[in-house]
Amino acid sequence: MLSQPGRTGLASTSVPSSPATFNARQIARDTLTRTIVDAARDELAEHGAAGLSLRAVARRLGVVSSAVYRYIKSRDELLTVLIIEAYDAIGSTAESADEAARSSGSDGIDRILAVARSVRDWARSRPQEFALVFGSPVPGYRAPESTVGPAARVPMVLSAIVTDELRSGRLSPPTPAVTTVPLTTVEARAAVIGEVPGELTDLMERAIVLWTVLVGTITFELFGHLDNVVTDRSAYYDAALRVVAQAMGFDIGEPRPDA
Amino acid sequence: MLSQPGRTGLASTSVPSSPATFNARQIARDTLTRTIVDAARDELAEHGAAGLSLRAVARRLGVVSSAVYRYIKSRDELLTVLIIEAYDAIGSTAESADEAARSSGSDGIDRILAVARSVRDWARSRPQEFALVFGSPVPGYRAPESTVGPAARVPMVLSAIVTDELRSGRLSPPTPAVTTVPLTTVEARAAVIGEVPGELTDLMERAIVLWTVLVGTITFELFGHLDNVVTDRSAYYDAALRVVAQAMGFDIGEPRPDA
DNA sequence: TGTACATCAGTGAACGCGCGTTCACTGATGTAC
DNA sequence: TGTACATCAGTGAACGCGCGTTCACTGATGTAC
Repeated sequence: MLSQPGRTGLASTSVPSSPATFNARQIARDTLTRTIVDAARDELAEHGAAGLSLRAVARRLGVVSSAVYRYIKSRDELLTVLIIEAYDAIGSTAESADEAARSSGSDGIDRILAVARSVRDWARSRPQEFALVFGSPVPGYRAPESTVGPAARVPMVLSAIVTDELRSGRLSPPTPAVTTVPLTTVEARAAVIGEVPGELTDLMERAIVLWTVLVGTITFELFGHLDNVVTDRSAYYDAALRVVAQAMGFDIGEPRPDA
Repeated sequence: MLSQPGRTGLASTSVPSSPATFNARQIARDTLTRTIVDAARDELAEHGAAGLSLRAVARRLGVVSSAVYRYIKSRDELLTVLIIEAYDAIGSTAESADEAARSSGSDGIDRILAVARSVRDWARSRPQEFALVFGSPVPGYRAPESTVGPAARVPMVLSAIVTDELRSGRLSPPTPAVTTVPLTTVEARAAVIGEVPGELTDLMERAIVLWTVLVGTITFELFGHLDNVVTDRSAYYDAALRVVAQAMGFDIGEPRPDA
């Protein structure tokens, strides 16, 4: 169900003319397509998703506006590429953070905090890209199926952490349960633990709350909803995640005394 | 610090020419300003915040585009009015829901669910208005100070519920605490309980998580991030709020057996 | 009660700007012989 | 190794559209006498 991480499908746009031959024009094509997408990302960073225009991208590259149509079918296609690449960038950031945490012996709450902090850091360094995927949908744009896989990468990392904790018997949510019937799709539960989806009831819903708080808190911070309310955003972010982790049955330890 | 709920400041734009006299032109002005704002809200509902244009509003009213400038200084002013009115609409919905819940004898989790459901219902009926205030900031637009008060209305309702539970001694968050130092502004804490801000440490942070989950879950639902994941959105929404309420020390009771 | 006048709502044209997309073209460049 | 040709990258003009905002105007309407 979930597509592979990594490549964005950019290259697959072009038809390989003769597979074994090496092809200078094709290489130029691919390189320039990349250049255009990178320029578009810069435009996005400066003017936001709603203000992204093909003409501005062309201008930035010192090229006439119609020239970019050699490489990009339409504005919508460009948006799709940017969305997929943003999801993939967030996803691989989170995956690396978790790997680093695991290989330094962390588990449980420490893995969660490592992943969550890496996503927040990414979001703060690229707020418009974060807003592109988690903010208001771009009007008139409908995300295609191909965004589903990349969008699932961070949730999958969180799932893996939950699964590992479950397997080592360290996880049992507080009682009473918030739900006794599953409120999620069988596909979603299967993606977490294929064999025993029944066991996830209640914990699965709590895990989605974790994901919601991770994204929601970053969104609140970036969009100004914590202004005049929260002083130390890094410490608050950790605290917010601890609240939900605790509610999932994680041992959250004692809070750091300093921010 | 927080301004009064209610009036939006629309009328205050106009200078009362002679206070005691009644003034037909002024009445016409106010009425037509309202008509324009209402038409703008309809435009917003159809095309989203980024697509909101004064010319489209004028067209909708069958009037030449320059005519609306008699009533509205600029597109930004119109946006500000719409934002304030959206916050106020959400706020008064939540306040009414809480009043109704209280007067039917509810407390604790039932009040929280009543308020939260009312906000979700509002958001589902007016998704673009919800996105206007909780989605990506409109590019090039900076929200003025006057939005702060209306934006705080729902959080204030939630605060009141927390305060009431605290006063009756029913609330003590799980241990360990997620923070031992306050991560919020003194103003924010004072707005919740003026006299004993120290006592709020840990609970205050958990309360902001409640607000984040309330808004974040609605946002996820409206923006499509629950597609292919959550089946029963109403039941999941309740469950998500129960997770955080439980983490605040509320007695959440048993989950409803049916969705 | 009637009339003159000041106010001001709405018009229409314009300015200067931006957008996505198409299309016939020219000239460089890679490829096949 | 040299040349002819097909490919195709990038140009420039254009189409048709939309936007926010300004400004001189005209004619209706409320007000003051």
